[in-house]
Amino acid sequence: MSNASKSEKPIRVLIAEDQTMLRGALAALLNLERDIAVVAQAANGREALRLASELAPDIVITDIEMPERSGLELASDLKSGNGKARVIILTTFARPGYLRRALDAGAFGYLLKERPVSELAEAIRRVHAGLRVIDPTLAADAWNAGEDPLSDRERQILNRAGEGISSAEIAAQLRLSEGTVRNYLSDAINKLGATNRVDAARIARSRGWL
Amino acid sequence: MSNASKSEKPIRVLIAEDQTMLRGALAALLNLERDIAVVAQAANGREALRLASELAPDIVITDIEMPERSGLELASDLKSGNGKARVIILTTFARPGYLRRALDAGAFGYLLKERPVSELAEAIRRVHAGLRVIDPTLAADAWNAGEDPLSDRERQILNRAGEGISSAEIAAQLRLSEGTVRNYLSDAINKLGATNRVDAARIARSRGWL
DNA sequence: GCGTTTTCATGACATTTGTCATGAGTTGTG
DNA sequence: CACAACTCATGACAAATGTCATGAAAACGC
Repeated sequence: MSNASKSEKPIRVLIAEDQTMLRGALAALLNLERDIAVVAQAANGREALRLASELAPDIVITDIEMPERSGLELASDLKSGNGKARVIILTTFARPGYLRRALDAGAFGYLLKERPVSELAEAIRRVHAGLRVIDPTLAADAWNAGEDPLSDRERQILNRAGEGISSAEIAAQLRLSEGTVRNYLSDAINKLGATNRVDAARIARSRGWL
Repeated sequence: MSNASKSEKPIRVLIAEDQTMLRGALAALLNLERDIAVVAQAANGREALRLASELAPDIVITDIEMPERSGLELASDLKSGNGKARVIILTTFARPGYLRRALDAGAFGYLLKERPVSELAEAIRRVHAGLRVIDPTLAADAWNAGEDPLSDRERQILNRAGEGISSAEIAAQLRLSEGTVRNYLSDAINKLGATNRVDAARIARSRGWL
């Protein structure tokens, strides 16, 4: 047995990322690091959760926008579960709202795909050592961008409106009156300083509020 | 010294991809292949064109959606230039319109980021050997999806409308009357079987026509 | 040069969207 | 409990959007 005094066991990592090529490439490169071992890969959030509870990795690297279950949901799931895995979010999007939600969901790291792989390896080591790692570009932005002013209903409705669904359709889907839907949209447009529903949806998305 | 008789010169590859992490990871992995050498990397189309004419690579791997100059434009540029580089498009999007435009622009390969890295290496070898490589998922789709029914003007207007810009604004930008803009949009909505401008933009984008 | 397509325009009309005032029931927090 | 925030609704009006008919000029292919 003998637990070596210096702790030579590699950091066990799980990667959740829906894009196969990136997922495979990251796994291959991280495995070249002597102190890191990629123990599993998942192409969606649900799969990742299953594998995480089965394999109990130290670190879970996850994208945000994935099918089945988003990376933010995954982070929540893992926090409320009984595993010890710490989550590092790895995403394309420098959206303040995403960062904030990631931290709320208990993530320990937030890194952009704009950075080189070496930084990912470094982030893994830091987070494993108990530190938090936030992309410097975002750390500043996040606060001056302000809170998400939208209510749940507004988000729900704005999301559909942004895809070109008519007020009448949205009302039917959510079992509301059409006037109500228009009212929510009017509020949302106002809160976001937009000129119409599509503009509002665009703005909300760009901040990571949808 | 000694140039071995069996032709041991590696295939010289340039990678154009705006996402740093993927770009770096691909370069690292491809460089592990004995017969492939990544001679340069670019983060946008303009940069890629410059490096290509300077270094004369055998193969250019390029993403489509990039700043400065898209991968499709890059392919065109390279075709009309005097280099010998063959282009392989590497993209997230399984959009028939993109494939068609890629082939029109003289691309030799069209591969999705949904595939493993090994297939990319294989595609490089095949294209270098003079073959064309089209992702099988798409080869079928491309034809039954039909032609882009939109005129240039319609595309131009629909694109703006899809971002939430009002008819009046679009008219001002393009120096048209507002009625004209609405007419174009009405036509586009009709051609695409959409219910409104936003829906139309969504459909056109999903097919790679915008 | 003739037909087709594209471009651009007007006007008129129906529909959808956005705004505002107003009010009632629910939920949550201090 | 009071206050605030959220939810849902109506009605009325203004503005933007979508449809249709119609026509004229330019560009393109054959």
